[in-house]
Amino acid sequence: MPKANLENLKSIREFNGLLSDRVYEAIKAAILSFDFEPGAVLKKGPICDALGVSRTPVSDAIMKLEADRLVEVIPQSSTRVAKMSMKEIREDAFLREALEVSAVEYAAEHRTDELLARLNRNLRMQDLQVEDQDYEELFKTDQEFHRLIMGCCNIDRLHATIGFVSNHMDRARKLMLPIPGRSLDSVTEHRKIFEAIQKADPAAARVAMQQHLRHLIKRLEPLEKQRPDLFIP
Amino acid sequence: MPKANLENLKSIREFNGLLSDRVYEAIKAAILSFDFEPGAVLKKGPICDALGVSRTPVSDAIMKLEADRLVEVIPQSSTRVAKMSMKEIREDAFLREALEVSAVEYAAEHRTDELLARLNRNLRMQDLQVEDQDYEELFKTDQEFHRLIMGCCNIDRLHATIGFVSNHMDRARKLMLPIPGRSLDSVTEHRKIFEAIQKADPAAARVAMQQHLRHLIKRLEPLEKQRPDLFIP
DNA sequence: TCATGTCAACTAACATGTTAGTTGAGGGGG
DNA sequence: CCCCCTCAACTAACATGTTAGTTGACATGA
Repeated sequence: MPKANLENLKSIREFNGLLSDRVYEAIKAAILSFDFEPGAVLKKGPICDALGVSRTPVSDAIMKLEADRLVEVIPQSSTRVAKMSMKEIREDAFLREALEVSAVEYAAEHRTDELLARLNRNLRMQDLQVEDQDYEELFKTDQEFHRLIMGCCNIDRLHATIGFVSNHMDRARKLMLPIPGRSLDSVTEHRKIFEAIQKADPAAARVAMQQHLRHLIKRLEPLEKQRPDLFIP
Repeated sequence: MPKANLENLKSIREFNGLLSDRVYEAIKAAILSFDFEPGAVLKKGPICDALGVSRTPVSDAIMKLEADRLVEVIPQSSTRVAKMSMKEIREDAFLREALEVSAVEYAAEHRTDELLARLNRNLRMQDLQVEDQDYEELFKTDQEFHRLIMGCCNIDRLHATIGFVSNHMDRARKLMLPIPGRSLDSVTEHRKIFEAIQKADPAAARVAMQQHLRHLIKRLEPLEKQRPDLFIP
């Protein structure tokens, strides 16, 4: 039976801002790190006790997590951590691809020397981290690479929107173990994207980003068979 | 001073489901119809009285409207109907274009005879409505045309996601008066999209949809000068 | 006149009490 | 043995009471 390890809930003192938001961040982190397992029943009472807050901020947080599709509320009955679903992950991939491919196309058309410099620095960092087999940091540098490209679009909500539509995919990514050979391929793909941006070639940038993202979903697909317990039956 | 006409709030008895959701729908409708004007202060107390509910469902509804970017909550202070903003509208347009262009590309690749038949029927309806100058109904048929294309993608969330990212743009569209000549152009553009889907030509479908959506944003831009009172200074 | 400090009024945020829909265990009839 | 009904227990949904942060009016002094 899937379990929600309440003792692993990060203290809400680690965040600041509204209590509701801090509770939201704490629960979201627990879900994305699998401390709250897919399918686990989420009870407000114990969460209130664990965090030392009342039901209101917890209810607000759960409502936002429902919008993220990370929990499923059954009216008047119960709330569960959303099970993984390859259909949902594929939907995430479609939406993310649509948005991120448009972003990279825009970036290739409007690139600045500063963006190129930052991307170049980021890529050299990736090389180092592959060499050092520091997959934890490589993951972050990878995310930063994508964030740099989006940042160039002057669409404030772009990054947040992509995050919003990719929650199921992001959770699945956390389950993937680093495969040394693959990390190298990934950097190669990033470099292709970089070169297309550098050449101001939007069509090439589109294709490069599309291939990169489609490799990602290909790597996620085996998870359904490796961890059937986490997925919807 | 922008005003919120509470007496125009649709009775929540017109919807069904959770009270929070009904309140959400009622307020959202009021904002999108400009019964609640951009910039108007939204007070929970009067809304509770007008709808005959307590503060909880109203707070929940306002939280969702904040996620939609239709209201702005200033912590511990006040809540206002979001002012219009051409920057936001342009961001909406970027995100919607990214998603809808991907959708139509997919549709062109995976079209079925049934989709073509439905689209064709829809287009003939549009012809009739242009002829009758029934712009109210044409608006709905237009939306249905786009919905049919998205429906073909098997991405359950696609329609909801596009709606979610387009709230500011959708509100602005309500202010546009129908221009007879433009309606005809719009149907012509729709027909181009249809033809590309029929020919199973994703590249042509992309371009046709892109042009169609870029015409829309072009028509929205003058609003900022026509109605400066509704926009952010 | 204008800058600044105080304070009361107001609101969202948070806490807690109450209601009503759902669920599943147990029991009686087929 | 199985189906259906009942009902108590449980939970989310809703109502209401309380707290605390913000704001703007007003007063005070430079």
